[in-house]
Amino acid sequence: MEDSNDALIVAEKLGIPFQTVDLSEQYKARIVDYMFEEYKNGRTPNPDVLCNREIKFDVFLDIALSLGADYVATGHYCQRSTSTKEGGEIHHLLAGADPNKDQSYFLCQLTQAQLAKVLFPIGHLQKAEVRKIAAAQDLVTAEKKDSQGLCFIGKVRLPDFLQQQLAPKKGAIVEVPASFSAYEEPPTTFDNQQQMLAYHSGKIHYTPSDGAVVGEHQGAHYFTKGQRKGLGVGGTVEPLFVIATDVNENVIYTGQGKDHPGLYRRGLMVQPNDIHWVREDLRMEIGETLEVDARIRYRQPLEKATLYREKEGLFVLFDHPQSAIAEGQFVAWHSGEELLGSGVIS
RNA sequence: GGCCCGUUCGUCUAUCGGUUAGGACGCCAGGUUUUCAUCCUGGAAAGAGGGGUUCGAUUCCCCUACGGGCUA
Repeated sequence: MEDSNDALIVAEKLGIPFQTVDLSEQYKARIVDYMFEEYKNGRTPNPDVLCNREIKFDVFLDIALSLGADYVATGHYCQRSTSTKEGGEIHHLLAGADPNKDQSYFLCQLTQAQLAKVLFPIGHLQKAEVRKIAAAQDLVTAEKKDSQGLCFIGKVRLPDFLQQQLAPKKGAIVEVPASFSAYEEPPTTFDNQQQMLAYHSGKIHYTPSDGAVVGEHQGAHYFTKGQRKGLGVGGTVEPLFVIATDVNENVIYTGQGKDHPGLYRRGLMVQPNDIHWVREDLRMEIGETLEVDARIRYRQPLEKATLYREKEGLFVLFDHPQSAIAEGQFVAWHSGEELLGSGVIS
């Protein structure tokens, strides 16, 4: 409400017609329900990526176009460019000019059709410059704090939010020692590529006997890989991090220290139906490989990786092991500044 | 039943008469962050109980309670 009011004031100041639409129903159906479903299954959804794909650049975009708009402009820190290839237009989704605020990751699920109707008027600016311009224009939002948390919802305490639909369920917290046998050095040679990819992207299936019970939790579905806070287990030399959750057995597996081997994997896989190409013209055929830069979380530095398109899906193999690759999050791959595609980590 | 050892923040521990009783993990708050996380800064938080000795006891002595090691 307050945000809407600020928008109204700014629009009036700039002489722009102002109008609001209530999309809370669609948001609930497409985003909130998806969140609960994913958490219930022990996965870690990314609602804001979906919000852009499903709400801002779908439902909202359609409404704007139907009202006669030519484009939808947003304040995302990213850039669009257009080139022609074989007579057709190709839209490129590029990182924002401010490396510290680049938000292309959140738009990694957009399509060519959506990009064709979108403008990012501040993507070429630094955040500080945008604030300066806003102040010079005397806009009420010039000093307004950056928005954070879930879009349209804001900061929430996840466990509290999830308890609306996911009941607490006490279970064991198990600490797996770094010396666990499954962490031994990887084989240096593989019989074939399939075996190599399966090894690096495979998940370790833990059982409580792989470690020691060190505490009790209120529900494995409230936790995600890499998480440190909320376990309530003290007395260790180094902090405990979640290395896996098992929502069927309701067990949380943890390891001590941020360097615990259970936290790291070199590879991951995207199901065939979840492979998304912003650059449809670069779609890979089965058997092909591609060198890219990729990330698995917002604001992470890009890491060198290789894509392998196999019939089981798309494998992403990083040059260096990545910490806390969480199922349900999105992996986005780039070529330099351009975001080429993305997919849900399976 | 006798002999010896141990008992400090929620947890694991440091401090061998004078300390604001220190740290780590956990917890809480703030910061960073349009996801979940991570990360950074700060804060609250302790001497089992009772007697002594001493100018002064967490620290020395005694008793009680609770945990551990040898002895027919």
